[in-house]
Amino acid sequence: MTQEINPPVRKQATSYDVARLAGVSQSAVSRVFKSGASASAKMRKRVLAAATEIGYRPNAIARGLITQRSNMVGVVISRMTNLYYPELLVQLTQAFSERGIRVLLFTLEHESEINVVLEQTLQYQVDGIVTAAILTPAQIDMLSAAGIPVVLYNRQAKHGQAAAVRCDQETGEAWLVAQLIASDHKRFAIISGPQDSTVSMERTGGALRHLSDLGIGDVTVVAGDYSYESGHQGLLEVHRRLGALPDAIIAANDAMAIGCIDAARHRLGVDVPESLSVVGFDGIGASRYAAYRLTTVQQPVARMTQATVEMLLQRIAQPDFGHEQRVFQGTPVRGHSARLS
Amino acid sequence: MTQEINPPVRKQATSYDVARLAGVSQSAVSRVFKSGASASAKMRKRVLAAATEIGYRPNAIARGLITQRSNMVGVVISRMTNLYYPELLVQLTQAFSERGIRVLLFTLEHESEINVVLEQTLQYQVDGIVTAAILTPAQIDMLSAAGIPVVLYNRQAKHGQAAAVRCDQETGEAWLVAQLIASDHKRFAIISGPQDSTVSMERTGGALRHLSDLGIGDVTVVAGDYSYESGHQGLLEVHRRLGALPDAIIAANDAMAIGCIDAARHRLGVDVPESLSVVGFDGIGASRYAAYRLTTVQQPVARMTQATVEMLLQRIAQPDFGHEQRVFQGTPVRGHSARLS
DNA sequence: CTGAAAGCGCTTACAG
DNA sequence: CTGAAAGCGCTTACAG
Repeated sequence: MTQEINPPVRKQATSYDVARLAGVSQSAVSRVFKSGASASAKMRKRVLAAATEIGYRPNAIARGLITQRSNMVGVVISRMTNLYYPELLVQLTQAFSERGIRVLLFTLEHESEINVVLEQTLQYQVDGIVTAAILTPAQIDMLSAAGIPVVLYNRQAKHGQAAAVRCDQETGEAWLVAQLIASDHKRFAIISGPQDSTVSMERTGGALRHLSDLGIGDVTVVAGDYSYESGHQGLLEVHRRLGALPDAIIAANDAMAIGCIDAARHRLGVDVPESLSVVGFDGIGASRYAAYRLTTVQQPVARMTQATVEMLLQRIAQPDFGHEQRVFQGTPVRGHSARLS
Repeated sequence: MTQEINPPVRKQATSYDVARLAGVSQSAVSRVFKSGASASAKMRKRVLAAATEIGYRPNAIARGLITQRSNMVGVVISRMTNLYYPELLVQLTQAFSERGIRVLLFTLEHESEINVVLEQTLQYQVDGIVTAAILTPAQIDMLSAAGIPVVLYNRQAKHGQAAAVRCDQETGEAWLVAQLIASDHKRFAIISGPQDSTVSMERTGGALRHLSDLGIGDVTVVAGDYSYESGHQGLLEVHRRLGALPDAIIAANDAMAIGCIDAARHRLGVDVPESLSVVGFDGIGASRYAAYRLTTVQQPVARMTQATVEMLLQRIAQPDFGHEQRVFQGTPVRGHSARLS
């Protein structure tokens, strides 16, 4: 056996090459590779044979240029979001893929970097955009002027000026608060997410509002950043500030709730849920670990991504579709991290 | 204030529109928007003013068609991989983005679906491919024939026929095994990953080989699927088969190791690490949770993604660069889930 | 430095 | 059903 030598870099075959080999016109080749087009069986056969022979693959970029439809959508997501919802990106991509749409991915270290990214998506002629980052009214106007439909994922545009799919964070928190109050919890602390997270604001704000509605106005709030470590630190901070632990901690996400539980058990030697209740939000994988069994609200990620894809495709087909908001309710998970009666 | 009405969908401005407005030729506009091109300051100023006025954005798709360089790379990743290494995709995308390259994302439910996906990447004229899924020799030949460089991430091509970046799974396992044996562990069981995972094969095979080298030939192996649940089930299965627990469990990844620990503690009432040692592999976030503090080997994901990006860009610039293999050593993490002396 | 022109690889009216 | 031709929005020799 001799060592195989790599063939030299070949140029990709074009429809002209196929046409020449098959002895037909280039337009005929184009038609054979277009789904609903008219071509006789004989023609089709000859063209396909020639195409296979020289390994022809239609150039999607050239097609996009002439049809004014790239069949690509831009997906904008922050590092954090992929970290805590890794299913989101995969499910979005799968769902688009099943409909012949490719995903051009843009990741953000911080949501505020989105301006540059938006320009880039437009240069690449995406047919639409899904963003799991907040858009300013100016940015929404810009996309609207460019005629690019957008769907916000778990974000809200001012005055509902953009289509959005989201989870009802506030109702989720209301459920958590109601459970805790019904089970006789009196003193509460909250560990919030990052300052620039609208989701955290909705959750924290919702929890505070519902606590207040139920007669509890004095709530300690410490700032976290969604990470396990910040949940851990957050509990210690609450402990320092109060000189004692409250009855319940409401963390703005599961990762911080888990950090809290570990800090209570392994740092302060406090039993969860006997002496301290901890609740989270999200329903991430680790929330189901036997060590935690978190009391939380699970986001219906699968349904939300499905809705996102549908809404975006609808708007690509029909740009004046309007700014529908689809709000999903999370699933309450009773769990074992809170002392519920 | 009157209700603002969305402007009608406008067509994007082209370089011809800018040229007309600025009173220059279309080629001049093109040159102004190309980095190293010659244009007088006066021309540049006039063109940029006109461009700004009508909101001109160069069409990257058209540019790609003429330059034969799309500035897009295909990234192929399985659901599992993004689930356990969510940083990978984000870091890859960031690193490419810093170099002006966009990522066209393709996700796989199972690695075997890759054939279709490869065709799609080629239709979209990607300049190169990063794949965290195994490629057959035929697939590698196909890409090579198409002149598309590829870098395998944590996968190996037969006979090193493709450039690859990977973590030395075997040496990592050797360290884990050596630690356990040195600390007097005698009876071992292994929980493997999915059958089709080459990474799992390398880890499990490596562990078995090193155990055997150190005189331990009788090792129970049960099959998992990388999930927490399968680690949990795996331990119970080992317990059933042996009628008792071994001294140590070697899990093919951290998620399963964590499942094991929880099964031991919360299901069998067995102390980890006092009565049972459990080791994993990966160094995922949860491996550092205070409840687990896993003994594991951490993959240097950041360095690996950096290397992947560099290698791919090198091969895009110089297609005959050769099939370099870059093998990184994981970082041993002593942790507290194994009884080490 | 600047402009006219060709061409990247397709799709799609328009005739025949 | 089929082919010749125009054109999508760019880049880039080639003259001037």
